[in-house]
Amino acid sequence: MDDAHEISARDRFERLHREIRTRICLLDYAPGTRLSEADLAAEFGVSRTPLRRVLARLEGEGLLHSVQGVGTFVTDAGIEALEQTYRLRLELAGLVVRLDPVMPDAATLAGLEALAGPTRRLREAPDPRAFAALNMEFFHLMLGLIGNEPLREVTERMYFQTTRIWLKSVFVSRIDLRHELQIFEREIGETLDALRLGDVQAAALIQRAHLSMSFQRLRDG
Amino acid sequence: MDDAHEISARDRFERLHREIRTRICLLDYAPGTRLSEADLAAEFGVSRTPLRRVLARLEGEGLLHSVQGVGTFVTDAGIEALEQTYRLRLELAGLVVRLDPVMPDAATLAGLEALAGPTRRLREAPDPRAFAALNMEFFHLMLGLIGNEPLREVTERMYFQTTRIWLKSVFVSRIDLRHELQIFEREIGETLDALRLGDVQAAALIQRAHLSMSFQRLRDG
DNA sequence: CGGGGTGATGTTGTGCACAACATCATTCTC
DNA sequence: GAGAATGATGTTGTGCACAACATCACCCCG
Repeated sequence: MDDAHEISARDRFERLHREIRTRICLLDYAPGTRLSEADLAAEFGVSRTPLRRVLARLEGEGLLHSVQGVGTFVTDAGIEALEQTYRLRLELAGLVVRLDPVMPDAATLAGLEALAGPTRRLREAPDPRAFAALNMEFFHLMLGLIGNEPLREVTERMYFQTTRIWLKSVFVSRIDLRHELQIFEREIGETLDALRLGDVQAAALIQRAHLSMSFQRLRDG
Repeated sequence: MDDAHEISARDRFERLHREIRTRICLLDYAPGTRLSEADLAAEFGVSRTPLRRVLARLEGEGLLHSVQGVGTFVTDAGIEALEQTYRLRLELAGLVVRLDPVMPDAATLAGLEALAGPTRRLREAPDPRAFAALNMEFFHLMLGLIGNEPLREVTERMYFQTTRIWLKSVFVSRIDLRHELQIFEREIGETLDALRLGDVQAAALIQRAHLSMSFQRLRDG
């Protein structure tokens, strides 16, 4: 009971869960990739048993799929399934304002401002993975605007379902990374403008618009 | 490879998952109940290992909560958390029409008609658990109207989160069962009328209205 | 008589060995 | 030479023994 150095089983679980989920979202494990339970367990210094619990959770979240005797694979999504999820995400973004919108605190605004710099710098030396990381950080800051907890959970879930597929198109250069960075930088700026005015509704509308357009570019690209 | 008598590991998992989830929803395992991994494993004739996978999934769905050294408990929800989920459910019900509403097939209509009889009969000898079962069957038939798959998943998830809490109030007689049966019977009838006309929107609106009113009764009761 | 320590007991968490299963290369047969 | 049987290999799934942990009753000490 000295301090936080002691880690419980739950903490270990959360840590592994977040780590692997992040890798999936950042395309370190791209859709279709086969994961090895034994390798992952060895890497994290645990046995297969607790690791399998993490994988089971990720399977429940729709990010993995295990088949006995074959392997566990990162799920993929066709354009039709992707469109369904995108359409739902659009509607969910509209619900943010109807259900307990939250005024951003100073830390959130500071976090958004802190995002602008690295994004601009990234345009000089575009890197898909760094872009993915910034995108994810931006999204998680925006999650703070959602006061309705179930809606927040669902929104996050849908984000992880779709964004990695979208990012795949950026990685494969079907979508121009420089262009996306330019748009992303503008999205951050517009969102900041809205939030500085305390206009959460405007921020939500901006996010909706960018979400819609990003899917259009994915479709056309 | 003879026929369907051979059950795969996945089938076993699905079966256990559905069975336990149903028990939770029907309040065989009421909120706060402690489940014994050993007992459940013994009952289903498997070891703790595959059972724990099922429990992990249910924990991911927000229905269970495990604490090392203490036990795994069926989750409960306060009135505030419940209201948040109900408000989200209301909005989701409104999205059904915006996102791929599906015309009910003959089997669905037949299923709804088949529900009317038992419901009316139940009013003569009210039984909370039988009511819960009919309610669940009704809901699953209505899920068929949702063409957007992610929306269907989320809607189902939110149903399992809230309905069991609502049913708890019926079990404890904080809500009058006879009255609820009367209302439920009317809801089925109204829904059938709308669906026979092919008016999915009307059916969705009816469901929204009843959802809203049921929460009001829970709040006031 | 009160309070803290301490062990018994029961729970979930972990590690490991093996079973079930799928896949692929090899070999045997025709 | 072609195709089917078969074994080797690697994967996830299962069972079991034990560790880690929380709780509570009990006892010892003051």
